[in-house]
Amino acid sequence: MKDLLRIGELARLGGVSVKTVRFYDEQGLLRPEYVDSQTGYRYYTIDHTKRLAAITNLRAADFSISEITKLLKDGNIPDDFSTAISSKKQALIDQRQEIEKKLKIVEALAKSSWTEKLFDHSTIKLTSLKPQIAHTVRQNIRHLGAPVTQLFETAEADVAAEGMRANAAPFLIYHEPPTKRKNLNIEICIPVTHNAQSNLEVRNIAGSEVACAVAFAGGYFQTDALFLQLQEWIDAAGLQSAGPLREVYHRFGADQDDYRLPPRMIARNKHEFLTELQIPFSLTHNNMESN
Amino acid sequence: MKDLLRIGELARLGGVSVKTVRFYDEQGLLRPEYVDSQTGYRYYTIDHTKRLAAITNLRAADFSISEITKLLKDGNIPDDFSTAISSKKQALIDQRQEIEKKLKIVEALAKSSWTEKLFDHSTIKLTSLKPQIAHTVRQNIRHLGAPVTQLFETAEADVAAEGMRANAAPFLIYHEPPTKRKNLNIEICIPVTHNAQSNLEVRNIAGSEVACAVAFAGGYFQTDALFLQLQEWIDAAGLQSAGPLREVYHRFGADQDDYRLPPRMIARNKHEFLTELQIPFSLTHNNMESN
DNA sequence: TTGCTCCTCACGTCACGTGAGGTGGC
DNA sequence: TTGCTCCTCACGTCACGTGAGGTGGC
Repeated sequence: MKDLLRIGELARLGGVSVKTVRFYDEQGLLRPEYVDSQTGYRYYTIDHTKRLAAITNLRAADFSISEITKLLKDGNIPDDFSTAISSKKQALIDQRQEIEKKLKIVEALAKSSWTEKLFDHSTIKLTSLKPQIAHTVRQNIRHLGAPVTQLFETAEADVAAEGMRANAAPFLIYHEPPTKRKNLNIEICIPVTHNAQSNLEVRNIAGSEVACAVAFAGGYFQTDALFLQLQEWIDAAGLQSAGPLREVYHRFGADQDDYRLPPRMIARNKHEFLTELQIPFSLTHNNMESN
Repeated sequence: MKDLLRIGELARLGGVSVKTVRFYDEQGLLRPEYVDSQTGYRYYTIDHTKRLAAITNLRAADFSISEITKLLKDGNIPDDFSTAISSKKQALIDQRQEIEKKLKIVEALAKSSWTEKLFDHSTIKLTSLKPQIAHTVRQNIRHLGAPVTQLFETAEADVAAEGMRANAAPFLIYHEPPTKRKNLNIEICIPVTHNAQSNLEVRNIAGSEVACAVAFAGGYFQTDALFLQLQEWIDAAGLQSAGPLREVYHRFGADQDDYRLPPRMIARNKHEFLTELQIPFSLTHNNMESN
């Protein structure tokens, strides 16, 4: 006696919907034993429940349909199964990390006394910075102003000479709190495109999460107060600041045309300056995570 | 002097792509200050960076476009903002829970000595059971077999009389390990549709994660060995069993026609029996999670 | 003038769910 | 015969990314 199951019975045994079983057929993952050419009805054997279970197990472990198709192709365990498993595990750990990042941000948003800064007419922005390559010069300077300008002038000229200017804003890293204003250790950074041939001194700047004071217009006299506010906000939001402060110059006074800067970076006067402040923060905090 | 930004500049300042800014325009979230009717070029003010920052902050906290549209509608903080925040936080915690479930399953799959059971011709299936309502009768019985059949007969008849039979397989809960086979405390369960009017004794059976031995055909003499294997697998996979074993009767011998069972549940002989074994397991284990 | 920016379609993503409209099977 | 099951389209999901093919701006 042949004991074939109809699609609804198979679906019920497998704990999935009929639509899902049809979809797996369409994808070639789970072909019926027999299809009635008159009615189009799909018929399955009881052994199909095992194949379906293999599929749902892999789906429950977050494998995609195309991954499962590859894994189940020749009916036995492929050599790279354990590779697939461990990279899937890593992908899930990464996803969890992403969610924990979002949770941190939700919690930061929840601090209602600061909500308007993040939300209403937001002046504070949380974002992830990608790692980038930059030509940097680190130095002790007596005070802000002219010495910084001087360093940038030289550095821009050097980068321009090599034709390596990346299409991104230059910035300044304060390796000591800028509120000191005197005897500072700073690093000026000009993003560059990668070029192995060049002798220009270049370093990798790691990516990170940062809290930013969104670009403000006008002179630099405002930065101290803004940095303080930003730091205050970070503390109140329950985040841990991690790493030196940065000042990003989206639009600034450039003295010479031959830096070949894109025009949008060039301010003709102080009122056109456009500056952003950033403080890196970390997502890992007090409680340890395993794995 | 009007200082309008083009879309690319705004995008760069906001740390998003040009496509994203266009998308937010299309969604009505971030309308340009001015659109050139000749060229279609969008122009923005610097203040648009703040609105954009508000949007990216909310996106970073996993709010959807439509949620953000509502939250930002009237330009100030809506009353239900903190409600929105806390339900979003809960949603993220739930998502994390889902991912941790998947991680557990990946780790179970990784136990290669057992892989073929989950994967190759899978006889073991991991799945989530939804909570359900069932008419149940719990009793001490001397031994399996006739007393169980008797209880089911009565219960099926009672459920049929009330017209409450749900379209799902009946099952047996072993409140003690079935391997004892004598003096057992069991509960028979007939899934029912909800009906507040009826006097039929009914209870909620909580949902849970279960490991299943996929439906096997034939007599019940096989169950002991299968339960042992399943339990052994659960241990090897590093899962914690949690809760009493279950035996689900997808197809079984029903003596009377007036139970009004769907025909697919009825076996005409022992070889048509179709039975599934389930052991609940828990996802929370040794290491504690905060929140 | 060249190259960069900007424009508007149109389509793809992922694993199904949700109908619509119709037929088969007991 | 009724009601349940099954069938095949066709479309929606979510927040964009990826071209194609063409034009504007310095």
